[in-house]
Amino acid sequence: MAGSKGSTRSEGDRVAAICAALRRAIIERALQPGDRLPEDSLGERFGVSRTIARHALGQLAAEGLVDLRRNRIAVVATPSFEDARDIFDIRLDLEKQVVRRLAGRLTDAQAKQLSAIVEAEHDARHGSEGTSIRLATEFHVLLAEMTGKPILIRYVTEICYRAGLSLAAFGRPHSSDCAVSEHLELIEAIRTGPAEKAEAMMAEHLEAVASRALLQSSGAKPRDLMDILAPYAD
Amino acid sequence: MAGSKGSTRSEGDRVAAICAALRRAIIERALQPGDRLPEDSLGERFGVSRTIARHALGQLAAEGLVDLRRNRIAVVATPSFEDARDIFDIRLDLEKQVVRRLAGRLTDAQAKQLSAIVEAEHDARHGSEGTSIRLATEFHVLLAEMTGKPILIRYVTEICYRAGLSLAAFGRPHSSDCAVSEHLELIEAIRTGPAEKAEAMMAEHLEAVASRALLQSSGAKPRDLMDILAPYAD
DNA sequence: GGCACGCTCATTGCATGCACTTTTCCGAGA
DNA sequence: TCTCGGAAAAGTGCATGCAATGAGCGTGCC
Repeated sequence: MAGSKGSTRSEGDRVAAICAALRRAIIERALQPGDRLPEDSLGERFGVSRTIARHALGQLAAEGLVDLRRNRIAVVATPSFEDARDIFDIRLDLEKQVVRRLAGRLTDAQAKQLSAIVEAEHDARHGSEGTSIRLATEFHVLLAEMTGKPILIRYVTEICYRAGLSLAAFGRPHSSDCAVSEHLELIEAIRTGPAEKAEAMMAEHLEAVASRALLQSSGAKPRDLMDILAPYAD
Repeated sequence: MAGSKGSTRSEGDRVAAICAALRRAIIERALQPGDRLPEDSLGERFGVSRTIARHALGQLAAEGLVDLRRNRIAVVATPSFEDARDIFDIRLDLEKQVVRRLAGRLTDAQAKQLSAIVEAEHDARHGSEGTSIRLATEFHVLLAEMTGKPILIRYVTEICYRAGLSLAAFGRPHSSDCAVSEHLELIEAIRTGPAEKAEAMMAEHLEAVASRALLQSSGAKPRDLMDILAPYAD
């Protein structure tokens, strides 16, 4: 890497594919904290051997999305409350840096790309919750990508996914409406405003997201991994 | 996990051992950017099969220390100049957060621990350069560990190693003397001073480290992997 | 009825083997 | 001497097999 690979380096391609699928399943809450991820089932579902599935799990574990314990079935990570707070604190610092670099430099094309996502978020308000969470995450990731700095992109992406997982562990349903309007304001602030203003707005936004998610719910019901992953296995 | 694993999660133990050994070899500049890391040799040196060595390389690639390309021998990553700048920018943000959390809260025992490292740095000034770089890194990692926040620790550690690798790629020899005195001032500022002061000092220190390392050198000479790793293979 | 023990099955840990890709090296031709 | 080609060597990609560990469950004892 040294900053050359996007998300999961090259590493074969199938490993990356599985990682991407699982990441998405997690961020969309199709997979929830604590859900089991046996190597066999994963391999079967994605048409690869355990070897590959295992590698993918290793990567995801390194990203903090999966919990790996010796001789135990891998499970989707269950961030503690403290973890969640720490993650948001780090995310705040990193995204502030993103905004700082972008403030006043956003091209029209870029603003349009961002708006497109927000529009999709708007449309998804009453659709599946998973979709709207994914879109919200994609907004932040796209913002990071616009800095053109591979390493910053990598860290922001990772921390955003972890934040998404944390919200799944503690958050109440998710308030897409707030996200939409806040994201719109954010675009505007980054495009026009001075860096300090934009930075402050990002801080406000992330604080709002974090504090909206204080309470928890999560009624565990039996779900089948193979079914859950069906739509993700290409 | 979600922040529970120290450096490399559990993941077997031998994988972690190899990762640790390689990380250390890299930070001490025994392994330099571009050096080849064939799975066979690694496995042989550490007494495991390629499978394990491969896993370790995957982890290190995820940390940005190793470059992995399909069907090619793994090599120690060679961060670009832009990578190096980005890494230091991120490091700055993260370490500022560390200092912010620690300022005015340092126990005497902790201050002593830190001082012990600085003292070791002092002693190593005229010893091997590798040792003094490693100690300098350990100082920052220990600082992060004192926050007690696993996720912050993980990111700071990773970025410190990447910064070390970047310095190896571009830095001139390394000025241990500056590091020693700056680290001492840092301890004092964190122990007594207000958060802002300590934060500013950390910023100053890291900027100094980064700018001291602008020029590059690195005369490549043929070196043997098996020999290099001998002292790291336990 | 409840609890503890032990057995069986599910699942991981790891090495090995084979196919495929890349690199290297050597010789033929210009 | 330099270049081009091709074959052997080195190395990775991946699946599979076997051993070992842990989980689940039924049985027997209290």
